[in-house]
Amino acid sequence: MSDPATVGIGLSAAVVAVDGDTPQILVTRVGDGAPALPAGPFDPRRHRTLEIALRTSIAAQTALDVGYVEQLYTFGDLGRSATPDDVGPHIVSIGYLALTRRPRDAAALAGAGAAFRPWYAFFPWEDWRRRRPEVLDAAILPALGRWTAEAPEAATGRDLPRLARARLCFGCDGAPWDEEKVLDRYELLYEAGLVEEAARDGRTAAAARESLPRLGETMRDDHRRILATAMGRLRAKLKYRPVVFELMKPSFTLTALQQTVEAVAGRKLHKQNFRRLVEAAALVEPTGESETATGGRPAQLYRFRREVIEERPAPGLRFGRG
Amino acid sequence: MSDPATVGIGLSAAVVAVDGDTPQILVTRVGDGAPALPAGPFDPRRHRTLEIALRTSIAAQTALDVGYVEQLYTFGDLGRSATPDDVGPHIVSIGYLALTRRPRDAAALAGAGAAFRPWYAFFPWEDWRRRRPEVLDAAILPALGRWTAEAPEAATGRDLPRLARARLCFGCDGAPWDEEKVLDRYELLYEAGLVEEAARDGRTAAAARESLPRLGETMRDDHRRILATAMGRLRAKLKYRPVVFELMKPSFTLTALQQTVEAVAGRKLHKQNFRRLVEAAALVEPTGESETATGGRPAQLYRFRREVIEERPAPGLRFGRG
DNA sequence: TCAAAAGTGTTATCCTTACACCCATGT
DNA sequence: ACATGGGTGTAAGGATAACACTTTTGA
Repeated sequence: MSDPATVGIGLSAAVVAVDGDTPQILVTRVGDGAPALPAGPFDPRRHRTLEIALRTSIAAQTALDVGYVEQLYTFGDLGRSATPDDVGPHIVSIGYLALTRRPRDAAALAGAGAAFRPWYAFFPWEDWRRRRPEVLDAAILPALGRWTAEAPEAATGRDLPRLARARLCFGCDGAPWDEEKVLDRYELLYEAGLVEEAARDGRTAAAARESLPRLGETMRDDHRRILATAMGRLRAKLKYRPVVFELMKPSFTLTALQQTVEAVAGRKLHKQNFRRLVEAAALVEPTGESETATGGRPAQLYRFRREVIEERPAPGLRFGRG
Repeated sequence: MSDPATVGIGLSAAVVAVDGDTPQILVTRVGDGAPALPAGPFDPRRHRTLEIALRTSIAAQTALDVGYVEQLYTFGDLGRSATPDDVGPHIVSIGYLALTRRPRDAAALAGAGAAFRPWYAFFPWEDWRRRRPEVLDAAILPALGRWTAEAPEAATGRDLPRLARARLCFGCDGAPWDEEKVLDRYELLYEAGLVEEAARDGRTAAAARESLPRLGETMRDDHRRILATAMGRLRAKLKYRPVVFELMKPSFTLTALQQTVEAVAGRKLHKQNFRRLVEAAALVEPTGESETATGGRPAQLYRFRREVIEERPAPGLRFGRG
């Protein structure tokens, strides 16, 4: 560390794909230690922009070319890094969301030491498709209850008492579940010391103290925080930008489209309303082909109408409640 | 520049206040060269987090304590900086949005070399409150017309032909004006070489070539881009978070509240609908007091109901068209 | 013929938009 | 009295949420 106000830049990407009904996240260092997002340093002398550096870095680590890329957030407090602060320069970490189609063969990925993992393995409480996740009532809410009881009136960082925050984030008594608040929920669990990452930051690992089951798989450094940011942003973006199609094959059935949206959103949608929505938005057009189904009547195949981007300002699948 | 992958971090803030019906932006170096946003370097050894460093930096430069602070975006391509790249380390610039109440006396600010300036001085085409801004038909649309004609089919960065982008951004023939697309519009003008900043980046200043009037006042470095990002984000956020109240005095009339929203959004709203909206959202409560008006019937005074934050998940002024 | 999945039609409800009108004060 | 801005009621239209039902294939 020579220049006083000089830092290293770390670029990390949450690369998302969907396989059938499971959303997947690209991780490196399979098997060896905690999974990590593909990440690399930014060297301004080698790459003109942050995004170019990121794409290069992903390609090098995972042999994968991603399409859609979006910047999420820049994290400066690397108290959350596993690496102690006094070794090497301080690192500022920029998180990205990237979308890609599921690659046909996993072999190339595996060769590069990468793999796709279901994202709900890291966030089991975020999947409400089949039923309300058991881990909520079995572990999270009781533990949060104890945490709020410890200091009922104490205002935490955001100027809200613990109980109110827990209610809003996890939708207890009356408050609705908001699938976009992925980051808020993770941060709350972090502050309550209920995720393993919190222990690295000097917090007592309440999880160990109370011998709770581990809440979701852990990731290296602050990567699970970046993934949470990515999930929340993607869930929000689905509703006002046609980003789902980055995750679909060129032609697809409406059911497959719905399944993909549901996989990402973490909840079921009403079939008829979904179809009407897609039609009304004129987001797709039939290819004429149809798919001899996996059992049942064959389904029409559709493709994304790229023209909508030119026609309407903010096309997305604005699904609401049902 | 010693360590290969090491950069400097620049923190810049768009500090917004509203005075009556004019939204204001805090600038430093009044009079001496182009106005600039308050900005400073991030030194991880002096400040634990980016946000703390930013607040300290603003306070030092402008003698102002800001309330609400939100990170906007991290820009890495400082081809847009006025400083040549080979002097000192490469700079990565993190932009922030900050909201504050208009300070009672401008003297303290002036002493620190800072001042509030109306933000529409930098973006005259963004104010649709009185009428459609003249600069659109007088200068922008004709110039953009020539630019699209130069290469009608050429896909620009975002894979859309120039004409389609111009239509969507500036709402020509049929497309509606979207007040949130502030950044998209600025970037389009930049690419078309119609704002002075573009000349620094090696682009021919079409503005000079065509002897157009200057399109809005210029700022130092990429600060106008950060301001554009801030304006767009704030306009969007008004609709789903109760952020306006950060700009209001503790008690205010409903008309003053509407005026503030209109000032930020850059367009007029329907009075009755606005009031019903505020009431339905239960965002405010009467103080009991009333203001002996500036002519006309005295108006009830209201205050922000902080409790809504605990009650409902995403309270904001979800105004639509009118 | 039956299960499984595709696909359609219709209605009740809420929210948005827009209109037109009345009230209280200072000059 | 009248101009000025504050404040309200109510109806038309569209979007959303929910219902039940028909069609086409493979086993």
